[in-house]
Amino acid sequence: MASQQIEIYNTLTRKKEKFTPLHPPFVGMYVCGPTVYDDVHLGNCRTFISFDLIYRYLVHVGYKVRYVRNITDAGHLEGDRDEGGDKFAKKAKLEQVEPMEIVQKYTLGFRDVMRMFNTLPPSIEPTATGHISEQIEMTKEIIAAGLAYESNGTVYFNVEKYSQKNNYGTLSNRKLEELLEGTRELGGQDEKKGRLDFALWIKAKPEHIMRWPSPWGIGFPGWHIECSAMSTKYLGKTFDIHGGGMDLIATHHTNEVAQSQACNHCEPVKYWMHTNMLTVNGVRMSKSAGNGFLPMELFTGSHKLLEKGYSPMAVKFFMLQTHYRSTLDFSNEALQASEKGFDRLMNAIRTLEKLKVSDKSSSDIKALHQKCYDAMNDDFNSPILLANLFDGVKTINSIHDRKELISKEDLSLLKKTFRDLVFDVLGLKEEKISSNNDELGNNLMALIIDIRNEAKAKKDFPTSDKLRDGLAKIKISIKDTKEGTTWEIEK
RNA sequence: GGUCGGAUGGCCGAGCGGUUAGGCAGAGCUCUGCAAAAGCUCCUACAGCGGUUCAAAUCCGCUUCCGACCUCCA
Repeated sequence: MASQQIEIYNTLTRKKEKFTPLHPPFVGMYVCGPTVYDDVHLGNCRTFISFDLIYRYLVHVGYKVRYVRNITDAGHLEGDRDEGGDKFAKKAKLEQVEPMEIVQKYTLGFRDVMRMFNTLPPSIEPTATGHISEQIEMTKEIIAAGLAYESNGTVYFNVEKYSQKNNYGTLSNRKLEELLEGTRELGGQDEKKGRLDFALWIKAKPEHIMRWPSPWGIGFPGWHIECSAMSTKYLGKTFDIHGGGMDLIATHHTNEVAQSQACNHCEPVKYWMHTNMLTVNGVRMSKSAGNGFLPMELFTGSHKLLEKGYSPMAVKFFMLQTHYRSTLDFSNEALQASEKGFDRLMNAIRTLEKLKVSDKSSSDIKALHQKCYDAMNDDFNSPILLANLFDGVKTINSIHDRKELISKEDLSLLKKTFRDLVFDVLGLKEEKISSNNDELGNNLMALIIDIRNEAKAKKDFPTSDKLRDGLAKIKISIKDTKEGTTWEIEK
């Protein structure tokens, strides 16, 4: 059973609710994954890093979580309302390869990036193309329920009919009439009956490469149905948490709820969670706006708006310093601040391992521990958690400087708190190398430090400074501490 | 136009009625051959105007800006 009472902000009710899983200790969580027709940009990564934090914390407090995150590798059209070309086919044509080569390339690229960000892989990572039959079955059931109709080889969901007995706009908090106002009039030759109707199954045009047989002819699934089909298959008709970016609320998730409800006759999701957008100069980072940063551009500093590169952990730390439901604005200054803050945190953790114990403690470690968990229990508030951890950093450094004391018992609690929360929950990791298994390197460094210390003893500072400056040029930094000289490689 | 969310110190960002958020930057001091790291101290803000309250960054109203969604996007 879980050791903490968590509160989650539910998009459905627009307030924080106590988290009570349907079938404790099990938790089912579905997150809308990437559409793999292009490189993931940083905004996408933010969402997955946020849900990684949520996943890690749920597991950490004792839940048995099945985390499902799909890979959308079919069915995505670039035009509005089920028109326009297939994104995969378009990209494949552009790169002169098979659509599935596109899928493979960007799926692997996506996983590489997520690994660099030190996120855990989901329990299941299902693909749309691997679940065509499930999507067809679901579409058949919705037709049988009288809430979808076939029109010239394409199947549409009947929103207006669905709305007679269900509330279609619950997630976006909008009424049907308001939604209708935003849509254009249907043309005379339109296959759709209602302006809000969306496709469950789409008839393939002759040039369309990704195609499958169905009761309605050769075609491919609509975008929304894959999530309904796969979440139902792996998590059941009703499951605990469904997540994704806020931009998915109005269309994708609204349609998902409708489809699942129509097919399974129950509310599909107990807690809907949505992450906010990453912005650049106050404007949302998106593919269409062309202001997206690729993770690799960020790591190497090759993007024109960047002054330098930032490591994956510095970027992740930057994201974790903001709550997942707030927008986060991207800038060099903010990134640099995060880079230094992250270094300070990691340095303190190294110091923590060297701390000496006393008979009693001069600060309340148990209270610190509790404040950290309180922060996470309050809708996964990682910025507050980090603020508390930085209070701990101050304590650690003070103890190291002999200005504060810590008991043996408190020291082990402090170590556990930092290890658990920084590494297991926040998913941060050490990037610098201070000593390694490279015997040659270690011996060379020991020799250099020895020569430098001899020079220092003889007050031959030009020599000692030459050694330190020379090492700095090859990214090795030297620090003279009370315990002796240490070195580390800047990564 | 409709719906929703914001405006916090030099920068980033918490906060949801009474407490120092935190990080970064800046200034001074301690330590150090000098650095670096670390510690201490300082800088202490809540878009504007009204209102409610013993008490408001926090609640209510109005105003001004900004953004998101309504069209593919995490």
